[in-house]
Amino acid sequence: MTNPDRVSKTVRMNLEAWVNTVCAAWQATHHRLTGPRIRLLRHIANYTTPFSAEQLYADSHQDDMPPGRATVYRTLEQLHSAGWVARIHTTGTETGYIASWPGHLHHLVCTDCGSVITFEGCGLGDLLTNLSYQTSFAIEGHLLQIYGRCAECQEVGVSDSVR
Amino acid sequence: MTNPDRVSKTVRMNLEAWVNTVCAAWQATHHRLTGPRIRLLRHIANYTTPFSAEQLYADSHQDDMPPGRATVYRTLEQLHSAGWVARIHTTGTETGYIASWPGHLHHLVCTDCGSVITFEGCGLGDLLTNLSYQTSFAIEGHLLQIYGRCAECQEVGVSDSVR
DNA sequence: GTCACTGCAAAAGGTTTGCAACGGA
DNA sequence: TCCGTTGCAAACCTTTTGCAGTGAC
Repeated sequence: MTNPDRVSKTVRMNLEAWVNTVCAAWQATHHRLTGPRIRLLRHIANYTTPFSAEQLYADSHQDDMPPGRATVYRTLEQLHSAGWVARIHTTGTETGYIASWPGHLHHLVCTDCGSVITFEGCGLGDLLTNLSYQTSFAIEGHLLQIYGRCAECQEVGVSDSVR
Repeated sequence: MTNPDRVSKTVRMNLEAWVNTVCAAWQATHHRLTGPRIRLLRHIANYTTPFSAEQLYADSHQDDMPPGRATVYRTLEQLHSAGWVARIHTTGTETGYIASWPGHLHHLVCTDCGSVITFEGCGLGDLLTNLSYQTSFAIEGHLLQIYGRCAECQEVGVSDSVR
C-alpha cells in the first residue's frame, strides 16, 4: 500500500527509446518535429541529474546548430505540460528539469550528487481521503518530492548540497 | 496513521499572538527587534493566502515608514529558515510565502482562492522506509504540498487557478 | 560602543515576449 | 500554402549584493 509501486533510476535511461517515444507522441498531438527540438531531446535524455534551462541552453551550444534561448524555454515548457520532463524543486532560484514520462510520478533526489530516482505510488490515498473529509476540500493533486543521500554519496561522505 | 494529526486554517490566525511569539523567539536567538521587522511581521500575519516578496514590499509601502526591498527579502529569508513562514510552491516564477510555525508541517492550497490549510502528519513513514530500503538512500526530508478547491470555491464554481 | 540591521541603488540572474523569417506537413 | 516554430534581442521580473549610515542591546 505505502510501497512504491515501481522504482527506477533515471540514470542511463534508454536514450533512443525515450527520444523516439517523445517524437512519436509529439507528432500524434499535431506538433511539428523540427531539428532544434530533436537535438534538444537528445541533450535532455543525456542528463542523469536535474538540469536548468540555462544549462541546457549552454550545453546545446556545443552543437553545430545551437537553438535560441527562447526555443529552449518554449520546448521545456511544452515537454513539461505533456509530462515528458518533470520539474524538480530546488532551494535555488532556477527551475530544475529531468526527463520523465507521463503519469503519476514522484522523485527521490540526492542532495549531494543530484541523481534522481523516479517512483510511482505514494501511498497518500488515506491521507488525502481524511484531509478531504476534514477540510471539505475537493483534492485535485499533490506535489511530493523526497530528499536524501544516495548510496554512493553516503560512502564518499561528501557534504555539498544540491537540495 | 495516515490521518492528519492536526488541521488548522491559516485564515484569521491570531495576529497578535503570532507576532508576539515570533518576536520573543527572535530575541531569544540573539536577533534584534527593529521597527521595520515588526511592521513586516504585522503585514505577514494579515495575509490569509500566500503572498510574494514583491507583494509584501508593495503592501508594506502603504505604511508611513516603508522598508527597503532588501529588508523585505532578508527578513523573509530569516523567517523562513527559522520556520516562521513557509514557502508555497506555485506554478509561477515567484516564491509564495505564508505565515506558519516551526515543525513538520504541510500545506493544502486552494487552487482557486489560494487559501491555505496547514496540517501536521503526512503518514509517509511507511513509504519512506520502503523507499529507503529499495534504493539505499538515506532519506533526509521531503516536500509535500496538496492542491484542491476549498468548500467556498466549490460552491461558487469559479475556475481561475492559482496553482 | 559594538555590530546586527537598514536603505538605496545597481547588478545579477532567470524567464518571457514581439516580430519577421523559416520550414514541416 | 498554411501555420506552427525559430532566432534574436530587448524587456521584464524576481532576487541578490555592496556599502555607508543607523540604531538596538
